[in-house]
Amino acid sequence: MLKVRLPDGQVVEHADGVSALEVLRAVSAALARRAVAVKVNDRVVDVHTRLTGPQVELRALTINDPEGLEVARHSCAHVMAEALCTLWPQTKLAYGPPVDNGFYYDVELDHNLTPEDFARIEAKMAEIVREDRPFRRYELPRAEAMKKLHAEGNPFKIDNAERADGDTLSFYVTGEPGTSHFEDLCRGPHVPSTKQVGAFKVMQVAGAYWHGDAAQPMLQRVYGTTFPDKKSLDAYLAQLEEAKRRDHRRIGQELGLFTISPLVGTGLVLWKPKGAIIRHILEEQLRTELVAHGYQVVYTPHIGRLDLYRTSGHFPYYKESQYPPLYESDRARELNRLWELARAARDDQATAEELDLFNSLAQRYDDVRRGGYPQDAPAEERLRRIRTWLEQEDGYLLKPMNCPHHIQIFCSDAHSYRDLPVKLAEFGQVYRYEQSGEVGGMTRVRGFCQDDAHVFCTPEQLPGEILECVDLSKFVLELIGLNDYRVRVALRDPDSDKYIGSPENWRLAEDALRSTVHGSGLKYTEEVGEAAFYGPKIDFVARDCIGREWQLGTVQVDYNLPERFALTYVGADNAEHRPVMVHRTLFGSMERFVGILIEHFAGAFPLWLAPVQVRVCSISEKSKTYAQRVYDLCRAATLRCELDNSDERIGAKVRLATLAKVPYILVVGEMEAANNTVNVRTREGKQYGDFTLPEFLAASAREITSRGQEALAGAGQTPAVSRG
RNA sequence: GCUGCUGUAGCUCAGUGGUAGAGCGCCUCCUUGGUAAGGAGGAGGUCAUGGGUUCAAGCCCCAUCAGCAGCUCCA
Repeated sequence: MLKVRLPDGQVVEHADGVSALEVLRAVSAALARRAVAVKVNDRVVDVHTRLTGPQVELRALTINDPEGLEVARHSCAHVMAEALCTLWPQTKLAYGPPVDNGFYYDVELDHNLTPEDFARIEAKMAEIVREDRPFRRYELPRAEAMKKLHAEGNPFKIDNAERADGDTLSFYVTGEPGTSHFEDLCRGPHVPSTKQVGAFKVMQVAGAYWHGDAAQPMLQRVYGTTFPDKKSLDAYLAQLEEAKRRDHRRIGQELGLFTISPLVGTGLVLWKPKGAIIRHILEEQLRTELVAHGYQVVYTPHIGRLDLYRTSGHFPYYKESQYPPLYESDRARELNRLWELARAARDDQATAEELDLFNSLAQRYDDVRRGGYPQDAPAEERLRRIRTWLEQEDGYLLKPMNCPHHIQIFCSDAHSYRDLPVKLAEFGQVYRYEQSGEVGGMTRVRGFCQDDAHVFCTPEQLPGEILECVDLSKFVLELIGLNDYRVRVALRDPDSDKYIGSPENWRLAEDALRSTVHGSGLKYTEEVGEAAFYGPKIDFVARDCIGREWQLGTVQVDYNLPERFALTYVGADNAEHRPVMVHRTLFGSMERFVGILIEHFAGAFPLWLAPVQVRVCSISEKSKTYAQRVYDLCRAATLRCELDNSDERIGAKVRLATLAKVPYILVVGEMEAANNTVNVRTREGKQYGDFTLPEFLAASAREITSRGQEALAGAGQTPAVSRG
């Protein structure tokens, strides 16, 4: 006999080999009907799975359980695959898993699928669902299965099978085996019947590499989703609409916050006045906070000599994602080429290409000829000589990071341990040549301004400095009300060679970060292999008001650049010591941060951040003069104010101000002019009634300085009355 | 970078080989009004760019540039 333990603790007895479905039927016919899969001892399997052993734990999964939904999504992918194969018989299926929020199926198909095809695909899927066909699993010994797959000739499925574990391979038939119904190599599990795949929708189609490998052929990835019922599908679609409605590219265009001109360049943001003011306010807030924490503000240029980045390691390590260097001369260009060749060689023997280039240069330049290029010299020596020649003429790089410049500021003075920590902050513009497919809007750009800072401190000061950075990050997140955030600790992958510096330094840095984060009480996760090439880091990940996560600031510990640049300070023992650096940004980049804020607030910025805080709307020509006076006084009180003295009617003016998401609309007519008041309406449509102008100015000033803690509505006022 | 889709007025978008369109915005005039659209008129376009096919191209083909989605990458 088999003992089956159910989730409520009940234990039922059945014959060994009974199917999970039969057990469920004995418990509840309704539950058995609703089950899309079962969980047997923590493993999700088909409801037809036969149970063996002295005792098993069994739980039915319905489509409302997250794991059941995942099974339904996987099954729905099969239904979609069948639909595709029916509509386009030449379709070759590759891989179709469930994913967050849905599923996809990668297919090879000479017809390019477009959204116009979706309705047909969905109609065919609906047909398959209506047929209420069973998902039937059968298994074949590996050799036999491989023979069958080779006979069918789908290279993707053969590949999948070769990657699968186990002595047998499983197939799922949608319908009866042996009939012409759809069949697919698949690990499962699946729902019992095609009618149980939920409320589905084909969402989009895009290219995807086989195995995510750019060298592999590009397939068509058809995305779909399915939910337990129509209502939750609609809710999901509404959420997507909401995200689209908040898209910062759309809102940025509508509200005139920023623009991108192809003539200036892809990924290069032009901040229009209304976007720039938001950034300006954020920068001011942070600068004040930084100074209070002992930071010193610096400015550095947008470019630096290549040799600076050779020392830092940024060049040519990230050459692929940098704008090409600006060479001072052809000589510099060629010497840099030689340097790159020698660097790539990393050998005691110069390559033939290297020697050819050297000889060519030696013929033209005396110092190069005199310097010579011993072909059996170690690469280090060859590199050193080339850098000597490059001292005359070199190239410049648009700076990809601010740290080398800040290091040069640190280096320009001798430092005692009494001076440390030195904390240099800059809103520093950097440039990275991101792949064209990665660029878009403000959040993914090629030129951006980091709210960057570098802390130079003693090893003993490190934990305290990390903690301060973490506190500043909290300040920034809470400043704009992103109160739901977590921390990601990014560590080195010990098996990778992309990192510079000694394992000992890495251990020190990783320990310092981990213990600080642990001690801070923040929620955090550790991720191996996500560190920067010079050190481990912690990233702040915030959740916006519709639940999306965004990576913002980062704090990175660095023992390596101080070594590369031979940074020192004099200790209490009068000996030279090496400082530790902390790189940190809080907003991340101003572009990205403001982009995220646009989406978070859906363009309706709180009063203290709103590009336009107030719009004065005159009722008629008779009140134009008074409106102008109100506008002037608002401006004089430093409110960001607009005046609508057009010939439109008040309804149209209110509508336009509302669409422009101006927080306060001041309606002024003859009555207000007579009483020296303004009639206040919000962009949400609330009418706050009449305020004297000084009352309104004082209340809005309080709202601004308190950043919304003291909102205007709290002030005493008369309720809205209709007049006419 | 790769694959696909898209590119028409300042913005959003119609326009399936035969005279370049709408709404919003803008300008002018009329209207003088009370909290989400008053009325009329007008200006504004080498249909992204460059080639090609055709008697004829916004439309078909090729290339380039740009945008979008996904993949890949990301100090």
